[in-house]
Amino acid sequence: MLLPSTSWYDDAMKLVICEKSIAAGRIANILSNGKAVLRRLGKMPYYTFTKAGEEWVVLGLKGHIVNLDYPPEFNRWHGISPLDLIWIEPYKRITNKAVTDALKAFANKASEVVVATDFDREGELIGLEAIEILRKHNKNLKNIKRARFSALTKSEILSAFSNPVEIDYNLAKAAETRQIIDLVWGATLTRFVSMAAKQYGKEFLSIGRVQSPTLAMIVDRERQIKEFVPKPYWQITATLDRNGKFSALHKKDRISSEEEAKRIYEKIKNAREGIVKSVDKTIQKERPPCPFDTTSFLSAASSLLRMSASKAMEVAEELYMQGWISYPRTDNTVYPRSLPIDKTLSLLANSQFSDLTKVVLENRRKTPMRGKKETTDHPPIHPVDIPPFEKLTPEQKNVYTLIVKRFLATLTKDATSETTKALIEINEEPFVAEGYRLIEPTWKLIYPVKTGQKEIPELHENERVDVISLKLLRKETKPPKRFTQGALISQMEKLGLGTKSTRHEIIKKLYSRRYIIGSTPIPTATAFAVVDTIKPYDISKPDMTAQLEKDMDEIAEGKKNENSVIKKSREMLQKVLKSLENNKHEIRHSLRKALTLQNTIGTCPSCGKPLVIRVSSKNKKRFVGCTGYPDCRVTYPLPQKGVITKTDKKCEYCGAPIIKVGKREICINPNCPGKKG
DNA sequence: GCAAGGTC
Repeated sequence: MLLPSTSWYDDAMKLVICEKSIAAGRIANILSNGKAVLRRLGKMPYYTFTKAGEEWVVLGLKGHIVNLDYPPEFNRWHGISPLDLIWIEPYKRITNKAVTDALKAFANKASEVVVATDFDREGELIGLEAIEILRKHNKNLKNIKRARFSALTKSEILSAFSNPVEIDYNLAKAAETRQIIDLVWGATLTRFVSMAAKQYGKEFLSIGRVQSPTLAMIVDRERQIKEFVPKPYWQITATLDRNGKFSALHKKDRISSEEEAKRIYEKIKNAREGIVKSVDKTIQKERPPCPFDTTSFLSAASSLLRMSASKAMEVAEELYMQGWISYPRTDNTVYPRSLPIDKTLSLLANSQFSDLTKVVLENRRKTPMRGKKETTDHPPIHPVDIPPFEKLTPEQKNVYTLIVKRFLATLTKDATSETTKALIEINEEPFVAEGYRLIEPTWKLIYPVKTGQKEIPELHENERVDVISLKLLRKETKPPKRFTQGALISQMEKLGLGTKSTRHEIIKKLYSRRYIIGSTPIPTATAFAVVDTIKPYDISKPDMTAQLEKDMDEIAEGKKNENSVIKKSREMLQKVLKSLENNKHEIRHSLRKALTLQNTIGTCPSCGKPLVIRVSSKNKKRFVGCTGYPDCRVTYPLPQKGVITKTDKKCEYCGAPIIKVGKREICINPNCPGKKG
């Protein structure tokens, strides 16, 4: 391996291994008192400095270096029974060659290695992965230490490096156990359902410890919506006037009996005026939102920017890589003391956000808002620098602006508002008018919030009001709402499903399996069938993750042996799989039926049989074919990209079905007379 | 072509 022409590393040096480059930079800076120099070894950046006559190298990894996989001979899905696959031992495959090469290059120079990866299960394993690669290239490597810190602050880092500990093999084993169990369950059940449904290649179906309970949540909700029986209820509303129009609602609000509603309405319908019986005003403080952690950020991007979770995360990653926002993967909702809030505010004061920053400076709260979750590894997501706005994509602008607004809002005093509740009698029937007025908007001038409440005119007791109109309205109770992507991510967090770094990817995975469609995910027929298939088993429930967490903790504490945990898990899986195999025919039938339903996009204009989306076995391209094949040979080509959904519409020119590709509606017939001219 | 977890 070629190294720069300097000679500092010819002598023994200390090698520090970090989980990511941002940590490497910060640690190098702290250890060297700001004297560390950034260099490159091939593609890999690293930091170097001299301290007390010793040479140091601080290397940032890129997460895991190896991945668990089955040996290549087990990659064939056919011919290997999922039941046998359970007992095949996975092996570790190197997935990051650049990192491996860098470790190899430093292996022989290192007289001492300090593992300084994140202080958690995965971090311990990542550190061990690096050590195993170093050992492979330097058999004499003995001096290995672990610096354990829970925040990238000067005091934490310095104390961690002056009081190093041993690598916690149990903690790493816990992470490894999770990997094995996830792969063994995921791979075998994924292969089972895919083969049962005869869905191969790009079209495979999948099952996993996190994705399946998440999908089950979506399916359960959809079922509640479908099975929901709306109940009628009645409301009586009044439009009134007293120096301005306003509306009031009969105090009973939802009246379930039509008779009663009519009786009340009959009593008042000819009234010309009402009388104000009481006016109650309350002044309340409204707190600004808490600092952004990953979950609340994705939630806000979903509801305020209508952005998908994975898109929002992707954009945040870009902004972070450019140095404009802090690390976007965090569970922390409390700003650490060390955060230079004033400095950031003065940066923002000289930017296009000067007006908003002024609101903060004039209404600054004593201490910033803080959320319930406090961790010390990363701060909440906040702006760290001002980007050149003209160079940002519209999405980057929106996400950056959202993060700035949230940051500013968390530093601003509570807003003050007044709600008014007026009781008005119309022919002795009580009506309630509610009003809402912002007194001091403070952070509400900065951060976008939805408010449906209206102002009403000033009212006084015993005052008369004119009745403009009275209405008896028949309404119906509404089914529960679908999960938005933001709501889904929050719910996953609540149930302990996935992590801050993976939840958005799990949702993306459900889309690419065609389990869900639409920006607010709607489960497809296949999703229903797959969830029904696994419903009786633990893999469909969040409890499996909870149990796994418990086992991991016990392995980490040395109370449980990893091999016995894995063995037990495999035995459980074997029972599940045997039971599934026993029902294979029914499972195949229900999955095939669902897939056909899902793939049906209309009826054949030639023979009237259903037209379905198929994938060509020759070139793997998707097309529309008639289910009357081989008697009917009608086919249509399809665009190979974009989500296809059916519309139930027929082309007015040729009678072929109209489909939606993305958001565009087109007739599937390329020779349609409507397309000429 | 399988999972979920790190990070780019």
